[in-house]
Amino acid sequence: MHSQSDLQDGARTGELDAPTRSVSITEQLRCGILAGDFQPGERIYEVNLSEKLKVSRTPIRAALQSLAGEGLLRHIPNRGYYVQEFSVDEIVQAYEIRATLEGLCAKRAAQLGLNAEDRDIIERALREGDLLLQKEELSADDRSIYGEINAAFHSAIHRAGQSRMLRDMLRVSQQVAPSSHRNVIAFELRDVRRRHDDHHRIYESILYRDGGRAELLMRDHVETVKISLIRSFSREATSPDGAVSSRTAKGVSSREIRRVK
Amino acid sequence: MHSQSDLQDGARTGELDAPTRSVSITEQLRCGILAGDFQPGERIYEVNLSEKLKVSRTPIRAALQSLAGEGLLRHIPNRGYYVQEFSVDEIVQAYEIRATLEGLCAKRAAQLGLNAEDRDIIERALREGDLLLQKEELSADDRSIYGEINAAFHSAIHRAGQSRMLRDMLRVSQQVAPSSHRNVIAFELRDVRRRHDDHHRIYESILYRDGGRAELLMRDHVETVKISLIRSFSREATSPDGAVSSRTAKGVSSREIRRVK
DNA sequence: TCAAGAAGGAATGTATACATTTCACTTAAG
DNA sequence: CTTAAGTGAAATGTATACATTCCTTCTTGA
Repeated sequence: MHSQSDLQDGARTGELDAPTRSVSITEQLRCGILAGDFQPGERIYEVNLSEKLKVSRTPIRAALQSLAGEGLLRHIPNRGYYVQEFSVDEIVQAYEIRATLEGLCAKRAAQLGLNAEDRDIIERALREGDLLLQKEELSADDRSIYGEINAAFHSAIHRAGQSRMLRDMLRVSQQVAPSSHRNVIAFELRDVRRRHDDHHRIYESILYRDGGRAELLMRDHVETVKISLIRSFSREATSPDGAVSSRTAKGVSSREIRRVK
Repeated sequence: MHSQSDLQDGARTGELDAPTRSVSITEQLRCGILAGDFQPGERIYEVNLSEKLKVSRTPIRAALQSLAGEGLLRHIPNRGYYVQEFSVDEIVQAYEIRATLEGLCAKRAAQLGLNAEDRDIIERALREGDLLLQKEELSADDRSIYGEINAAFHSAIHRAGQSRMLRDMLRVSQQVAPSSHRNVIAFELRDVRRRHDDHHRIYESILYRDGGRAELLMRDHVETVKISLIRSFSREATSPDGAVSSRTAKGVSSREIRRVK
């Protein structure tokens, strides 16, 4: 994908095209937070960041305010910004919300129909997933790749829903700290296979323009992820040496008490 | 000019306790936008506002960024802030989204149960609504009052859902410019009665802890508002002299072309 | 020893000056 | 007359200085 149609500036700097420092830093920080560069509940100091990123506090503040609006940060008026913490319960809630919204989005996609581009993307995601999941076992890389495939499938349907508000909310519901994508790819193979099969059926129902079925299937699909997540949490609680995502465990478990306020 | 030393914040305006100018102005502007003080699509100039509100551009910018995050304003990097426009289709979408979210919220409320306070509020809303809707006809004041009653009912359930993310999203879905509350109270009496009866049944299902029924009823309840809204829009399109909400008509009709872009 | 209060530093909130971009208008060329 | 480029004002983006708040720590008194 080449740079868009017209850009006069940005090419000069040689870096990625950023309209302003504020949005550039916003994107940078969002990636960092979602990647887990910051601890949940960690305070973010403006001066600290401004020195590290070599810009003044003004664009830093703008970025922090934006991210607070997205729910990634928490702002307390005279006390600064903190990385939003999510309790186990809140993560489960986020999945419930996402399930209903994804269901609605799939329904709309079915009613509105898919354009050629999204159809291609989805079919490719389905084919590549079929291929990948033939393996007896999945390596960490394989899981990461399937994570991309999964994201591509859902993103295409998000686009197909053709609703700005819906897309914004879906984004927020998926931005629940370091737990979101990293966890989804850490489940048992038969669960992954089952969910990939869900994708097939969802796509089918959308093709047939069956909005009701698409909604039902999609909602249940995401609810299934929620259930798996709960299972994984309870496993983690019983056997604390789980090789999977010690970082995630640290992020969400038993931090409710240490809340800022 | 050392105006900061001369007067402390709030002393001059005598307003309620505001932690900072930024949040005070944010609330002020939000009210103004929802009240229709600004035209949809209207550009908002920082200097203009800063002169009018007698503060520097800094807190103004902070407020505008916050409101953009809430979806009330639209920000284009070097081109300023604009009051978000909502096409008829987008307003309908917002109601679809709200319907699913309210449904989920009602389900959670049923599962979690109501506390005494919210139960009281809801029962009072039901009683007062019963009383008000016995009238043969509703005056503008009556409709405004029922708007309050309706808001109280839904707010209580929003609280009962006990989910920060859900509440945030419900707020966003209801902030679709001047169209939201003003319209709801402008429908035919029998529709209002029907929807008030919905409230009774929803409350009942929540009391019985029937989450599935609560969700179904609540979702359909809001969908009904959506349908009424669509009806009112098409009436408006055919007979342009509708006494009801000329302001609303101006806000949403045939402005899709004049998008900022 | 403990508690309450004062003082200091450090962080955020605000104001303002400066830099950059945008947009409209003018002007000149075709 | 139309179109294109250039110029200027005005608006937004950024940097920085100052004001206010908060928090820690030290002191002082009981």
